[in-house]
Amino acid sequence: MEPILAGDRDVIIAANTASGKTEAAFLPIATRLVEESTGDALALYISPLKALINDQLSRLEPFFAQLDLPVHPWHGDIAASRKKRFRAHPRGVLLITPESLEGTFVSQGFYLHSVFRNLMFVVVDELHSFIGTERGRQLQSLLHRLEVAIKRRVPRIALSATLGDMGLATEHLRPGDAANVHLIVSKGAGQEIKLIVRGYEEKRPQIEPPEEAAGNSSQTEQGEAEDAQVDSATAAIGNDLFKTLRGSNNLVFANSRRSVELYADLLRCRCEAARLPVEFWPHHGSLSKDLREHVESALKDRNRPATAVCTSTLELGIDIGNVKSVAQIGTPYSVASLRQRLGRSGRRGEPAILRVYIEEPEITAHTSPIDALRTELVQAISIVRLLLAKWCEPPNPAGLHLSTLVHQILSLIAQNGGITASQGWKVLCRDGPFRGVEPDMFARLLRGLAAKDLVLQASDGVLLHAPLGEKIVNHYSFYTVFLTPEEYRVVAGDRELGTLPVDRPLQENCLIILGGRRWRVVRVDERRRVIEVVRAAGGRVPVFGGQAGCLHDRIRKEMLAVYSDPEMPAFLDSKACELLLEGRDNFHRFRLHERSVMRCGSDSLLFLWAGDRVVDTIAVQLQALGFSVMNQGLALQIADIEPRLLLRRLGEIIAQGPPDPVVLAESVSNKLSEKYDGFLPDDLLCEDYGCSRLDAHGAWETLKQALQRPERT
DNA sequence: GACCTGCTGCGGGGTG
Repeated sequence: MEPILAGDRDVIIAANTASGKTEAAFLPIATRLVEESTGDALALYISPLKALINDQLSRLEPFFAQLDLPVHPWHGDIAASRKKRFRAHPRGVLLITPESLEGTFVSQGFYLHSVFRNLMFVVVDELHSFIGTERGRQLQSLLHRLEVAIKRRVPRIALSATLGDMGLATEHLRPGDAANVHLIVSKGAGQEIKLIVRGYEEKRPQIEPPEEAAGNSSQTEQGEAEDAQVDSATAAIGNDLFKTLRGSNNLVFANSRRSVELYADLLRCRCEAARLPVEFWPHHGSLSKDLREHVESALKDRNRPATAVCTSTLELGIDIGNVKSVAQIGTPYSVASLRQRLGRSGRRGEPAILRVYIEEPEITAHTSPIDALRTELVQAISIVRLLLAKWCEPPNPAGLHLSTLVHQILSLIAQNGGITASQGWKVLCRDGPFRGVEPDMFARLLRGLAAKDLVLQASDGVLLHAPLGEKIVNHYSFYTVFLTPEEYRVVAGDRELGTLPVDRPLQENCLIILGGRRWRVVRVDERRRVIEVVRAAGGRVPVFGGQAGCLHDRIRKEMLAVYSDPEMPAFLDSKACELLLEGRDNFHRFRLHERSVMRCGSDSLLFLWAGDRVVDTIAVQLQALGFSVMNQGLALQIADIEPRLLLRRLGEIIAQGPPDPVVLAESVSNKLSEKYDGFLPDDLLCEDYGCSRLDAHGAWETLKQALQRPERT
């Protein structure tokens, strides 16, 4: 409490979920608010989730009511009348999202000083979820602009899970003065963990059904045959989940929305076949708020058991009551995420339980070397080993975030009714969070924005919105800095089920599974972007779209260690042991312990044992030289070249020294990935892409190491 | 070869 009571410094409190971080921050804050003689003291609480604001409101409101201080929730679902009440008399605690705070800057710019003049503290919840992201950079900028507006520094109190490098967290909270951030990290003894990794092998039918028949079955009543689309390993995992989890509360993390729907449907069918009430429900970001809240309340209800099959929606801190165990289907992609998921299990004093289910394909004469290495299982084992070693990915702090800088320039103009170029640079870059941007780059950016009709310069030098800039800022979609795909709404009668991406619209009469139920599409309204469905007996799981992930260097290095290590991890079941032995045998049979390149038909496979940023960079280097490259994750497949020749070409690449990331970026065709990237001039887009997506130095070091294990035949 | 997050101001019409 002391560092917060002092009221003169920034503090980070790092501890696991449900360990009392909120109370640790708000008890001393309440003391200081009550002591303030004007009675109008204000604290600002910022949350990445609306659901978290609703949770915190129910905990904080009764407490602050005893002190005669109001608590105001503020996000997109809060009534305008309630927001007006706060604006009329800003005091107490304001619970808000970064986007709604952005909205206040844009629409109340001139009154910002009067709204926040009595601000005493800023609390940032789930700080780790902001670090290294566009949204995190936006929040840093808003907090800095807030201090500029009220002309004084306000202590920042951040709440965080104990993840990765705490040095990055202090730098994020107070850029430029991280050394003076007071760090409080929980040394909790750590819970006992019960852990098993289970292996499954898919048995393919001897005769593959013709593709056409498989494609048509979704549009005919033949889709009714239960489990028709499920392979033997999936069915076996479903059976084991049903037997193990039935009767208690659990979370089942599947890696994709598609697989969530698949398992939720499978488990519901099992319940119905056994004439039991359904206790397994799907939960992911494409389901409507209504369906998701139903699952959340089923988890909190102590009178009947409920298990949610979910994506990372249930990973962050919203309150879902006690959960007995956590299951993970398929390999996780990061240690940080697995750790968060594990943290969701285990009642007070009881061990946390984690079961990992891994499916591997049957090996035949046609199996690719990558599959023969059992990579899913080995990746899962590596991530579990790193979890047990208490390692965790640091977020990637590199990146200019120019898309978000474009956004903040437009927002700053709206707030002040216009700014000069030098004011803008000082507020956002010299003193604000965009420190990598020098005056020259800022000027190039402004000229680019003028060329795209976003800003214009008045005769007195003041920057204003140009017509397109004006239009963008005045629409509510401006407040978010992250990009979201356009989607169709899926509706059954007057019930909203969820959404599906626009690039894969469904045809009429096709059968789908959504929300753990089966539906037939009766109408697709292209104009209103609505898909109408009715209940059906059959269905198949839709494709939701989405982006590829990014595996950290350390995980691929650990995979190499798992292949080389003769020891069998204690946490594997017998099938997983068998599959790991097979993977290790093939690793040695391919002689990957002593070489980096192997032949695969007329192609070569290049094994780099490095993270995705490095592998992607090397793929770009090879493509720039005219090679046809396919990224297989664990290896790059380079078409029509034999290993010896490839090694010679790689030697030439190394001899040229570390590549220039900006030059490499020029050869990448689609670099638009962030919301306002489309407004950047080409040279700046390449600089941004080169430093955030590519790792030129890492690529050079990795290639040098790879060539120390040459092909010897 | 994956996931997640967020959103204003207004006019029209009904209710107390």
